Amino acid sequence: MSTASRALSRPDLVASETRSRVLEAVQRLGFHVNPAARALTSGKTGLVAMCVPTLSNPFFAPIIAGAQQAAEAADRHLTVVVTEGSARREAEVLTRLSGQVDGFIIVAPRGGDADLLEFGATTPAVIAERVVPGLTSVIIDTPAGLRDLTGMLKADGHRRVAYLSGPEGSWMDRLRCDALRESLGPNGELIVIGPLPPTFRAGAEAVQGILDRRATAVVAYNSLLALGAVYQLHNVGVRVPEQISVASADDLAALGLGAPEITTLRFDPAGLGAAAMEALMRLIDGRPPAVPHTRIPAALQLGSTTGRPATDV
Amino acid sequence: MSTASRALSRPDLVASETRSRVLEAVQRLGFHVNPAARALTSGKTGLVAMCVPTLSNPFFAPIIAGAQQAAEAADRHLTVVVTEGSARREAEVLTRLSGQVDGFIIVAPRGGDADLLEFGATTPAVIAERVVPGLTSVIIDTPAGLRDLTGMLKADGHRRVAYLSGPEGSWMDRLRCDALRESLGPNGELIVIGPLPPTFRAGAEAVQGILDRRATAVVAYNSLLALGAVYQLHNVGVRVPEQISVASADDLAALGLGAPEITTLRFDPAGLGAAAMEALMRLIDGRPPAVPHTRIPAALQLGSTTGRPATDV
DNA sequence: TTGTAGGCGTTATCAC
DNA sequence: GTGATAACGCCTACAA
Repeated sequence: MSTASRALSRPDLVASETRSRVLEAVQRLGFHVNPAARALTSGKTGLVAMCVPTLSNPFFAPIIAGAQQAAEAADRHLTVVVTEGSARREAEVLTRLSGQVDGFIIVAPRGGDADLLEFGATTPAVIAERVVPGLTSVIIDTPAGLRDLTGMLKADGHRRVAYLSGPEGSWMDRLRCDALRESLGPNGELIVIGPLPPTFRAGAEAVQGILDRRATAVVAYNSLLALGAVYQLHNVGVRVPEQISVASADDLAALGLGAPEITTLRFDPAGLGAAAMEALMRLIDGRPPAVPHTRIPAALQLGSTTGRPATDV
Repeated sequence: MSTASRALSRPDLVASETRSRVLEAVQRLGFHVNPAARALTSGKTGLVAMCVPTLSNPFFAPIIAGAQQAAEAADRHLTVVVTEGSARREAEVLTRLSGQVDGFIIVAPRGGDADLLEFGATTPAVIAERVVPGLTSVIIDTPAGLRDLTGMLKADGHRRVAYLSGPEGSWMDRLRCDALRESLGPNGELIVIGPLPPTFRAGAEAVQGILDRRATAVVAYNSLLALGAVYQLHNVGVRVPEQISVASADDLAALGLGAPEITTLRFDPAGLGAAAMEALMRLIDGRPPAVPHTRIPAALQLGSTTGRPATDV
């Protein structure tokens, strides 16, 4: 019966008395709308996909959680797909799923701008942690945060700064690197070590290079790298921050990586996920996004691993 | 046309020449079957859900990856749902999604046996990292691995062993704890510290209790806890393994948590995911599972953090 | 082996 | 404000 359908999908179009009778019956019978049938007529599946490069880096966990929550608040379901950081698999996944989902949030995509642009032209898509001209995007403004960090390091007298760079192919990693180099200025020197997997072990192993290159400060792509570096510095008898300062861009707060308190950028990754989802839902509904490129602020949070270098080495 | 439909869904029922003509046309037109329409008639969505407590613990990442791969090999799609370790949310998610997916893999569920059993009676479901009598389950046999570990610790002369237990409500955590206590025997003593969040920080903070209770060996729920403990022991001047041995049950290999090489259990989490998916697909197809309760072996892997205690403290 | 017809559960369109 | 009816795209008898 069509009235029942209306009572559920467009409650405003039916008399309140009828509506309540329908709802009562729905309760009593334990009725659930069939999403497949709804998708068939409406063309909308109520499904939204989020593509992430990996789940091994817990950085993405709160982003997913934020998006999932926003999706459910809008009575949609978020499905997570992992591309394993491969551009090929990313492309496969996008084509495989397009048509099954109403839209995509593509986090830190590895594909080229042109491919993404072409894809976004046919399917509602929001890019996260990367900017692609012509597509809606949401990023955490870690580059700005890193400029603040560099300012502090410079004020503390650091001039040789090592950057433990992130995974290969990361667009954001390049942006961070550029921000560091630029804000370090002509009197500073940025020593890039990497690309590195964002792991504790890689951070520990990078220490040798840091010492060899006589850096007095280290900025790591994420807290695991930073923690590994702090651990290994400790091991080889280098005191932090007296001899070397360590800071991190991505903050993996969920891992409880806080002892020692590493100087880091603090931001709201769940907010990223939620903002991306909101933008995507506007796209799906045919409304223009409120802001084409959203930036989530990243604030410098001082820890106990940075300070004025005691020696010039 | 029905021939086209057959050529795609039951290729064996159509003449090979016709079939290839259809496939050619499919290619040329870029045709994709509409999964919603297919779901409407067949009752199967091609969607399978995996419920995990959290994504912040990277332990689940390779499990998901393994299941996702197995799903795609069978031309199905895996959707991941996060319950945030809440039994209430777990129940919500299961009911919300049942009917939208063909089946569930519920990883480390928090709900009661009775609830799960009831749910499994109406929907194909496989349990992972927990055993529920009457349901198909797949677990990693860390308890057996821990018994091996205890054997080694005892042989090394350890008698007071601290267990840094895992997140509250974890069924597997209880099982591990029991295995440790039992295999430690009447001459040993198991000191349980926790429940603890599976984080670096919690591991570091647990060190005080370990020292207070005069344990000579520590077994941690996962490598992050173990690493935090090693770090803090180091900090307070306790040498590992000379004074205290440290080992871990869950191995977070993906985090590159390997420096120092912590003694740990090595297993194949992707295999867990794949095995669960295969069992689930049998269930969905109405075939009985090959084995009702699958156990993935966990092998003791010696690192540099365990050894004979130099002092009896 | 292939074509035809009916129905899956929902929504939109149209009369009432 | 409400009830009928025709799609939506696919699958599955059944008939040819």
